[in-house]
Amino acid sequence: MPYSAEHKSKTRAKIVEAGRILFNKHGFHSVTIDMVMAEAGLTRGGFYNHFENKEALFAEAVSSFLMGRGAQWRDEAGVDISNLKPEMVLQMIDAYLSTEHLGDMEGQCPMIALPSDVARSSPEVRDSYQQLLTAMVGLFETNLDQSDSGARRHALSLAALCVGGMVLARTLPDSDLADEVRTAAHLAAADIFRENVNTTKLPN
Amino acid sequence: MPYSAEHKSKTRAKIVEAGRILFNKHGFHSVTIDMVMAEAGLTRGGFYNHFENKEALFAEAVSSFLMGRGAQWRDEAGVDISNLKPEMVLQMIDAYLSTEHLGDMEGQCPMIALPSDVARSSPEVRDSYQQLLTAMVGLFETNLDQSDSGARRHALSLAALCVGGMVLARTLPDSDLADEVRTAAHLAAADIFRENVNTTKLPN
DNA sequence: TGTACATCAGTGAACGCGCGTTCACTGATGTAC
DNA sequence: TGTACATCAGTGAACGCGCGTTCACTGATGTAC
Repeated sequence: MPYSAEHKSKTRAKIVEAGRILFNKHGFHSVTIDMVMAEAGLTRGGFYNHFENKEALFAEAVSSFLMGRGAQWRDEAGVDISNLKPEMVLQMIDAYLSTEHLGDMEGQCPMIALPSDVARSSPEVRDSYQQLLTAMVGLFETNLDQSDSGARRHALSLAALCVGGMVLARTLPDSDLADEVRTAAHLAAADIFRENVNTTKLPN
Repeated sequence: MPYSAEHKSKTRAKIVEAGRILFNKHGFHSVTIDMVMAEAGLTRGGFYNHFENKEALFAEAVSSFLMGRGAQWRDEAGVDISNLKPEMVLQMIDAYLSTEHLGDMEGQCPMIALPSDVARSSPEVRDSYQQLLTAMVGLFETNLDQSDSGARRHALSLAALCVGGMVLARTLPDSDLADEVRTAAHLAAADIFRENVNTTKLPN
């Protein structure tokens, strides 16, 4: 068989990464197959060797975020149940609602960049989006007070605040107002987290 | 001059209303001028008698929400500073985060239906979106405790929770999870409101 | 009151362009001998 | 070791379609006389 075993999967990964960046920046409809393939250093026709259609790439591009920065956040906050780091979760909230994240059009979380694009896409794309939310909520929930039955609901509220605050900030043309929203959501999220953090897991 | 004075403005209003409904349901890119004009009972060519281009209609369609259900909410909650009704604000939060609002693809708030579409549109469209947020925040803020300097920040957080909770619920394919997010955001918003409502304005 | 006229909202065909997708072909690569 | 071959990733031209926008034309309506 010609080409090494991983040659195709590496090319595919390059296409996914190009798609993730371009979709994040320009949205689903404004990105063309040409743009994606050019960004990946390839030409148009080869796209269909790797994906059934444009929406299939979209689904992979969205979920690929979990393998990149998402994994980084997850690692920092601690996936290992035996080694939770609640203070890192607060740092993750800081990072998510930061001015840096707001300005990072390429690296931003797709939940912020693409909500209405995804809402009108295929079930596969929406599943990818849900994977991101589930990861975020799981990360929050694990570090909230499990003895309080409200841990899950607080985790979901935190996610709504993080995503909602950033979606609004991204959309508002008045950057002062955008910062106000972002900051208010940040304070509210920090309040909810501190009131419900599993204090037994906090460092001394 | 042929045609009565308000003939043209009525036709224009029909086009805006058709646009609002169709954009809400299908998003900016999937709606065609043909669809809008047909929905308004007209034919394609006449569109440019009323609007410079498709995006100009988009801007008007988004802001037109304020004149419809938005105005209704505002009236119910009380715009008149001398006659505030904080309990109506809680009812507005209820309505905004309700399962009915989630299912109302035509009548829903454009802040939920179109965030990423708007974020990548013209400044005029983004201004329209900002008008909706400003109205919502103003309505909340007026009814929070003004002696607390945090009234504005709590109002902004409430907006982030309302919009964020609904945007997520709209996007998630698992309707159980969507309801969980919506309910959690609702509880968190109610908490924030109750803790910061201007009690002097509550009815006895 | 009735009629000719001017205006302009509305019509629908046509234009131009771009994009998703297909397809016949190329050529780089690993394998068989 | 070297060579012919088979495979299939990649190429780029072409197809087909749809949509935003334009434009010459129509006809409904209010006005002037």
